[in-house]
Amino acid sequence: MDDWLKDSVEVEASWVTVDLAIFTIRDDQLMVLLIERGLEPFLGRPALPGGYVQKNETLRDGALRELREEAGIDGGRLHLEQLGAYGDPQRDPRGRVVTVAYLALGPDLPAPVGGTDARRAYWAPVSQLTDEAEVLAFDHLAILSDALEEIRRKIEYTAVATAFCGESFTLSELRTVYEVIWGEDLDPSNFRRKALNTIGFVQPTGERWHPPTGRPANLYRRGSAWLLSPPLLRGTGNAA
Amino acid sequence: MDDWLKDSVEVEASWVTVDLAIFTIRDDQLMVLLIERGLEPFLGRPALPGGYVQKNETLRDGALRELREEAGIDGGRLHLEQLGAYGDPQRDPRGRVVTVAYLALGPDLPAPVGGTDARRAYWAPVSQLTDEAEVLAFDHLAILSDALEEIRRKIEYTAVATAFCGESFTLSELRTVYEVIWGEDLDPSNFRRKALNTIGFVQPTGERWHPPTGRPANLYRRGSAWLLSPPLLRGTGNAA
DNA sequence: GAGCGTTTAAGTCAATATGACCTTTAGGGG
DNA sequence: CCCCTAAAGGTCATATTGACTTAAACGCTC
Repeated sequence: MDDWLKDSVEVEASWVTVDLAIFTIRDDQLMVLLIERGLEPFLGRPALPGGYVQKNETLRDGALRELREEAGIDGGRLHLEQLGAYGDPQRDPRGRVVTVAYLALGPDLPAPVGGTDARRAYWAPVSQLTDEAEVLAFDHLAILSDALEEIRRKIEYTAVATAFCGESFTLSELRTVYEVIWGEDLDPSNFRRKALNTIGFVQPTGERWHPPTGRPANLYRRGSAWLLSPPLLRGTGNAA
Repeated sequence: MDDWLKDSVEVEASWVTVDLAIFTIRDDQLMVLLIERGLEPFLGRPALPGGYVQKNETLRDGALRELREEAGIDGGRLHLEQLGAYGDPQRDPRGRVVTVAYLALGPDLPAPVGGTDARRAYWAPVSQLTDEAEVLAFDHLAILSDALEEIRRKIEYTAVATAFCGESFTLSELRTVYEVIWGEDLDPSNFRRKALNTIGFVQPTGERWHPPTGRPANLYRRGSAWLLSPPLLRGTGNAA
């Protein structure tokens, strides 16, 4: 960490953090996990959980650690993928902090608890955030928007929607995931046909689940395919 | 940059770089721009162009600057998007260096010239790299693989393929982009039908281009739509 | 300027997928 | 047993696809 800097006086070291956009579905609503900041800057303001990447961990490991420390969630059960890096020089008043945002999706998760530098952690319905433009700390609203867009697009052509369900699930459950995320109703019958015709998307477990009332539903688990072909295209623009 | 570190001795500052995976199509081949490193580590080895993010620039600005400095390319003419962050602690022998990879796509670009810490810059056919596993510096082969996958997927449902064409182009040109990137032939007639039926994908300029021999072709420019609906699904799995 | 090769443009058609419905099945509870 | 409910499984007109064929518009050559 020495000679390669000589001709480049404008370079300086940065702090690298990870931030997590953790989503789940609760009461037919898409929820994101927020913390109330317990430290300056933005003390008391809502923010995405996150923290500094440590010396000898990968970015992903850092994300998993923060998941555990700040949200009390075991990362093994949920889907975690990188969203991108956010490095505007003005994004953090303390100086140059580049954050790597991660997207985490899981089935109805336990009520979170606060962590080290979070006063408390809670699930916030996504619909309100974007409408009311609640003042999230840093550029976390932008990260959240990007995360949402990514999810909406990605459930079309990958099996990532299954990450919101438990180990096994009914097709109605899976359909509800799509409905909640896209904010539109889908025809149950047509959804079933598409889901079952998309090879490797879901796999019957052989077991059934008995709803409070009505005919029992077959249970499925995620199939072997990650990329869906054909994809489940949303709404009107699905003429392909 | 002070108090927030106290309880976290494992944190250290990092260097942040940007690396560029710049693609173009030349002679019906997908090419990526590589440099021969002029500095240690990996001196003399091929690598993606890139460099340190400077004090007061955004990540994107850093990418644009490196594009200019290392490859002699004006970023205004090409498509630039972030691919993701790579931060394995072992990825750089000098220490903790987190790099943010950018994907750049452009029409047949001028022969590049070497820059500051690049001995020379050249276009390398992508097909050879992956086959022969030429020893790229750092984790640049992984970045390149991710970039390729991203392109192959993204031309399905966005208009990004037009970034490989000039301001105006024929449908044959556009089809060739898909053929080169996917490595499979497409039916010209069906491709035309799909491209023209996908609203906002391409827009006729009214002008025509006269090939060396054969019927003149209509010229098109990019339409207003970025997301394609319906998408142009590749190959066999397009039953949606 | 008729014929030829070549490339773009446009049309045909059977097979398939889609979207909007409707019907049947399998429970639970009164 | 009958009714209510949710899942599962049709039906059918319409739209899209993939594989092919046909027509149009050039430059060239003779």
